[in-house]
Amino acid sequence: MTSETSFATSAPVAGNAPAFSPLYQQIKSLVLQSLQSGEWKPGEPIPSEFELAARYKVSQGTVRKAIDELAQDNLLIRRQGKGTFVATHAEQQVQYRFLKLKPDHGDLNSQGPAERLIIDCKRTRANTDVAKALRLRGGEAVLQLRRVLSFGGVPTILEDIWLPGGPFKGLTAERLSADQGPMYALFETEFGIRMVRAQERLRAVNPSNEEAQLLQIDQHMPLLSVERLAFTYHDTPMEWRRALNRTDTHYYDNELN
Amino acid sequence: MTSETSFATSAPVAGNAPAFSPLYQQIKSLVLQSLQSGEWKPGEPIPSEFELAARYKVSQGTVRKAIDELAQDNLLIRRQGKGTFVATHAEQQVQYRFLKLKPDHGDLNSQGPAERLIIDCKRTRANTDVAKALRLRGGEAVLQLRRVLSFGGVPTILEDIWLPGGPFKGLTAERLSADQGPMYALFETEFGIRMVRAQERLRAVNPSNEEAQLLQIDQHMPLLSVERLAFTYHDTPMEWRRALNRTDTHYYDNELN
DNA sequence: AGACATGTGTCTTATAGAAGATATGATAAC
DNA sequence: GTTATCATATCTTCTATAAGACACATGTCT
Repeated sequence: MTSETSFATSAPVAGNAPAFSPLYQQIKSLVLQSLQSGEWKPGEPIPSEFELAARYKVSQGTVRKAIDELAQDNLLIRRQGKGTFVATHAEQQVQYRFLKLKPDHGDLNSQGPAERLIIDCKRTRANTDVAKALRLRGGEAVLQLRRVLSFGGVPTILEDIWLPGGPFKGLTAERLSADQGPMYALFETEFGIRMVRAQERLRAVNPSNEEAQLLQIDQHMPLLSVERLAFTYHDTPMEWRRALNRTDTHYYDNELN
Repeated sequence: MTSETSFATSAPVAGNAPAFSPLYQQIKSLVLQSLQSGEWKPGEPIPSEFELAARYKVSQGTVRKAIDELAQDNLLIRRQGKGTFVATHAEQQVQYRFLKLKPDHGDLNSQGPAERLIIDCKRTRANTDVAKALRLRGGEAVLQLRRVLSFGGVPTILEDIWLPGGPFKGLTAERLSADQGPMYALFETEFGIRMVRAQERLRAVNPSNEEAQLLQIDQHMPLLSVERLAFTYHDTPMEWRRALNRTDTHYYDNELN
């Protein structure tokens, strides 16, 4: 193929991808669709670059560029000699990929795994704030839960979590407490929902009386409030949570570039 | 060049770059050196991909991969049709690249530019904490300054900044207040020091009496403390600062992926 | 246990056309 | 003559293909 064409003219198996964008972007969309549809499940390998190239009728290099970007976004994980795998929150060396709270001394696992205590778990109706965040109609069914994370026996994080009722039908407190690994891993295996990215808003706040009691702290200790909206594929919000963090023994770590 | 070799054997103009790493990594190092040495200055274009390829005796594609990564790290900026430019904190559409504090309503510039008020600016000797962070010997000369940033007339951020005395010789309060743009832009143009990345540690704290007065707030209002260590090329720390942020009208925005 | 084959991602080169930006020169309009 | 407009040339980065060699992982055969 020399003189004839380069891209966007003799469009390959572009399907319903956005037309007239670079070929590798179209491939990226197609791969994303396969990820979302569950054709390749978290933890599993996807077809090799040459296989995908054959499937989409493009060159291996073009597939490579598409996969590169998806790997950059932490949707895929490349392992030289082995293959390319769908990223997962489970079976991962890093336990909590979205948790940026670090202890002042040592590391998170130096005192054993975190202890999880579920305070509350109930079905309610979304208030306007939650509905807006999760793009639900006001009053729709949501799952609300509250838990405390402790490190080395010290209650450190208090979380309030809201999940849309539909996708998470069947989630109970028992199911949650039975599970060992990260919550997002359970979401993947049990409900086929993978959290892809999240947006956080941080504030310094004073806890309410109840919140202070749950964390066993003085009500005048300022806490770091982290509101998180987590998204699955295609920027669909799937979780809203608000965490209150002790920051006298821990800090929120962030890298800027 | 077909059968003979691919990389790391007949090493091109690799200079003192780490040997036996991928060629494009070596090119990346060489470009980094030119950036650090000031051969190409912030805002200026670097040579075209083909020129660099000729200079380093490698293919254009290899140069491209090196530049891609440097652009990813925000050290270079690519502009199709125009060239590749050295990133700069000055003359940039985004005024404060490292500032993640956003107002609850509107955007940062909706109420005009931030007002800067320098409270203090003095030469002192580094205490142990600051010396450790900036990798100085204890007691070395440092520049310490304190300022308040206000948005729409409301004092919102109180910053304490420590700079190593050597590289910033000649920096005065007058020089600072005379300048309009971001502080990091002045560092570039006046001292040839470009901040490349930063590490932040966030905590919720109560202000001291003095801090509360400077921000004109009640002493019981919790504040978001952001400790930032900023680095120039080669991970050399060049600034340590601690900012106290009001988070009743603003929030710290963060994206996770 | 060691040698070898095979399949994977990684790296490098070469070629070529597309697309954006900019300067130059010809031509038309005033 | 001056100015505006268009076409062209020539830079740049961007996209795409193809081919070959290297590095890593995991088998299988000896």
